Amino acid sequence: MAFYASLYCERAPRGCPRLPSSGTLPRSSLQAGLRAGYALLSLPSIPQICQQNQVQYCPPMAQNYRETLNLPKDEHTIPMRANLPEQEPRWQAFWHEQDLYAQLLAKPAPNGDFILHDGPPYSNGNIHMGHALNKVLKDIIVRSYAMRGYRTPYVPGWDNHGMPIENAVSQQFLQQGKTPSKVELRQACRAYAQHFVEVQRKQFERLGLVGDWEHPYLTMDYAFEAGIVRIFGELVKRGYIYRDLRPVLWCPVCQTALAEAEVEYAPKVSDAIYVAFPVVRDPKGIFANAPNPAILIWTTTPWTIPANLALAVHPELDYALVATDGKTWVLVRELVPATMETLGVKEYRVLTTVKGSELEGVVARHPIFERESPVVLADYVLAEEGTGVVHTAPGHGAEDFYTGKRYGLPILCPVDERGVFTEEAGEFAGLPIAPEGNRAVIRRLQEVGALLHYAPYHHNYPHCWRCDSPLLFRTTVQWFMNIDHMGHREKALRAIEGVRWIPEEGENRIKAMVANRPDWCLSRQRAWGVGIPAFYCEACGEVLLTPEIIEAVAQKIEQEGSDVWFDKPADYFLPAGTRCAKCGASQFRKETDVLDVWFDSGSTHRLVLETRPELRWPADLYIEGSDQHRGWFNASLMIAIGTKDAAPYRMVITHGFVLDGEGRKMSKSEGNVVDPLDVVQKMGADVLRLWVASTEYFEDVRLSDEILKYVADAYRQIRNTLRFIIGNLADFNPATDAVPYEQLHELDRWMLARLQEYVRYALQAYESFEYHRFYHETRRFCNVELSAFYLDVLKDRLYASAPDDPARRSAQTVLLELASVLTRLLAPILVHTAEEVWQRLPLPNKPASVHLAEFPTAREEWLDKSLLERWERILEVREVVNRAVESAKNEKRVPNPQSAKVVVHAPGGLYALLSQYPTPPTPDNLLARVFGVSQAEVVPASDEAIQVVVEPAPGNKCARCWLVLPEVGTRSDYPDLCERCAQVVAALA
RNA sequence: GGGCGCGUAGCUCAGCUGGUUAGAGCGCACCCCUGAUAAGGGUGAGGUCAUUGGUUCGAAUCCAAUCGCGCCCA
Repeated sequence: MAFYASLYCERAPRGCPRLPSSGTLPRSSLQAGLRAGYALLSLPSIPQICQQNQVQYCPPMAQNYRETLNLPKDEHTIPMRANLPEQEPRWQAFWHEQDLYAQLLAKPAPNGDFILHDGPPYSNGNIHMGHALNKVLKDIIVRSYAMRGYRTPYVPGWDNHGMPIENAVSQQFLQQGKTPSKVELRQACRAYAQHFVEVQRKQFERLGLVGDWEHPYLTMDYAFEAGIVRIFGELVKRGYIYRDLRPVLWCPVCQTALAEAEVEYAPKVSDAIYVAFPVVRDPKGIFANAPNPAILIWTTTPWTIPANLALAVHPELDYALVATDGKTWVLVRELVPATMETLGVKEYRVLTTVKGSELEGVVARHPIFERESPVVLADYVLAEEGTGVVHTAPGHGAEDFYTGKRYGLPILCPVDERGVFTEEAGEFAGLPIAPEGNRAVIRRLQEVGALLHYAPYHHNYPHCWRCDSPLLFRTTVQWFMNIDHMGHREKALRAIEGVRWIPEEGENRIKAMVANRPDWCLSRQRAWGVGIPAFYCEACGEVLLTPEIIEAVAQKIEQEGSDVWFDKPADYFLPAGTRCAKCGASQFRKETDVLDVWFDSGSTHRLVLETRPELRWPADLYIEGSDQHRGWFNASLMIAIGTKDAAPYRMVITHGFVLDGEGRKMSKSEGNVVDPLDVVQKMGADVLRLWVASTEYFEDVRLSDEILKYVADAYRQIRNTLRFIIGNLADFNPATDAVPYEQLHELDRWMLARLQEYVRYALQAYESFEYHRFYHETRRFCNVELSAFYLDVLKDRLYASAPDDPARRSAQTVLLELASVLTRLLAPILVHTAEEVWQRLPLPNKPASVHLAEFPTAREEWLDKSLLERWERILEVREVVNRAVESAKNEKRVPNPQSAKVVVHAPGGLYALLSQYPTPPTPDNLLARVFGVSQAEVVPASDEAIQVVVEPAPGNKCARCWLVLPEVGTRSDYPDLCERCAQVVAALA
């Protein structure tokens, strides 16, 4: 690298004033030559290259002066290449050593506590981008609140119980050919969950998240499990808990009821059949003139026919009596033509039509069993598919169940937990419902002549999210929380209104969900969870469920873990002498169902916020994905209202989902997944965090390699800006060198004013959680205002002035302020880079870590309005000058801005402004420095339009500062320098 | 199928309660620099504001429908 640099020095074309333009060596060929020579290590000398290209060779002459300049010090600033994948863990170790989290809590917090309650991720598998988005947002919030003077304890947690882990562990046992006991299975689940807590903890910490990672909360902690039982006990005490039959989606493979969230809809091919139910009773005489009447149904689940107990029609729809071939079929009128075509019936006649409500009271006969099937009314019946008559099996469908209840029908569910027909299914007993059951039913229907048509049917059907098996509805006894108990639902709705929802639409969403949600089915027929602490009398089956007994169970669990519930017999928990209240028997068995895991995570606000001394109830903020309106936000609210009559959060933010570059869902099969661990390993956590900050996350966010590339560019530009600033502070000691505000250079005071505007904007963006606004403004500020203007203009003052020249110290004073402000504002996002910069800043009395510092505030006294207005106009002139220089460049009138002089013809008001600035042909010409040219003059314009004339700057190029000035060559002691440089060099000598 | 929401340049985002030729930064193209150098500067080209229809003197902005996408629910 040094070799490369020395070549540049030797070449020194800038050292040749007035290189004839006709002989200018094409830069590209020179560079190519250098590059090629560098690569081959057999390099022609610079004079040779010049000769080959017929260019005048200028011997080196400038390198002597280079040493007299105050160039940015590489060794004093941060490296250009961040090497984040390697460096970030070092900073994390640095924070760990000084226990940054403890210090964060210990520092003064004038604004009081800010409690962000962490929604627990599920402890299985590696983290994915959704986790990363969620946790980084939380981290930015926590850190920014800390820097805004709040005390911000953050306790991360994990959700441990539940079916996914149980399934994974069961699979492992299966592969080993083992059949574990319930306790063995649970112990393996606990170990599995613990393993992934460790895995995810490391992965989260690698993202640079600050928090109490040493002491996270786990829903499988004994104390937590006991707490869950106690909260259940509180609900029992308040009368919320009951038991009832209920149709539930059931997975015959996992042998469990599934929560709504555990169901996935996927395409399936079913057996669709048309079946005729012969009418046996006709109290209203509707079929008086119709021979052999039968009601037609259509279903895609033939196995539910044995459970048929009714036929549902819509009261408002018109039903046709269709005569064909000596029979009469009843179906909805609209579907007659389509159905007849499907059934292959060409000759038919519509005898009459009746309203569905007319048909109530008609009774049909089950086509297979000696059983009646009455016509019932239901408004969910549609005339879109089938026959407009819904085959109703109350044991096998939610709607059917409630219709059955309304009509007082029995709940017949002749299918066991494995999906096999029971004795109640008569001739079908012992058959699995699919495919054997379906086939048997279809065959039987055909034999009895009730089957009119059969065809495969493609549709979306609910499947188990774990094992992908098609689900069925079974009616079983479940535990419930009554959502309407004691005005609970209304209380919840009122509480929602008292919460601040961001974005606001979230309020509608959760309100709709709370308003419409059914009672909470709390039971799960699983092993890996907290057992429902209920007992049943062995003699009479009576339920034993009292707060006192629940507390007794909780105490055992607190000491021994929730395994004890599965390990020990009922009398281990029951006080001696416990007797059944109904029959007086003393033998009990335990409930085998466990609690829904949403009950676990819905309890965290009680079991974490209320138990940790550093936290408090309720939380100030929950922030999770928008799917949690139905999930965690909802479950937490139910338990909070049920036990404390208030919402567990004051504010709820929702973020969107991470989609790919095209706005589609990320999925392994699509190959469009971006893995956070990959990104961290290849680009660094700070780049990933910057991406998070760059997104408008209240909606779905997009991520792709392309997007990451752009974010990495943004990172580099911000980093380079800071690198340049710090490099120029190498010899700056604010204690002795800082310049008071009143004595600052005008341009520097302008910069301070702009900085205050920027700070104000940035703080506002942080306050409203709109980090993308901060990101964009910061990027713009660094690129446009700093890099492209202020820092560029500053170079002459910084490099060429004497080191302690007040003008240079003035610039450095502002540079330090810039770095200090930018670094602190960036700290919550670029946690590692900000620290790297912070450690290099020559700030007096700075905290040991940037993360212990406070945000800057916008200093009104530096916000000089008139200065801002004035410079806004000067910058407009600068744009005109830039365009003029550009076209001069293109017309070969001037090779580059540095060899140019501009004459600005300014109209009246503008002239008055610009002419306040003296424009001597020296380095002191502020307008020339601002315009980026060697010399500049301002003259009154003859008309109202501004005009800029560009010409070659008269004079010679100063070998030190490279400005082309007339005075260069006038001094005999320094014939190649301008007056300013000559003085500086002389002083150094 | 229902509910909620989104759709502005290649990318990320502005565009308030409807009002001059729709903005920014990045990226891209071309040029300059080689004393921020796997950096830096300048100029420029990019948009039928998803589509269609309506309200209005006037709509990216209001209304409706359609398409696409996401979440939730069936």
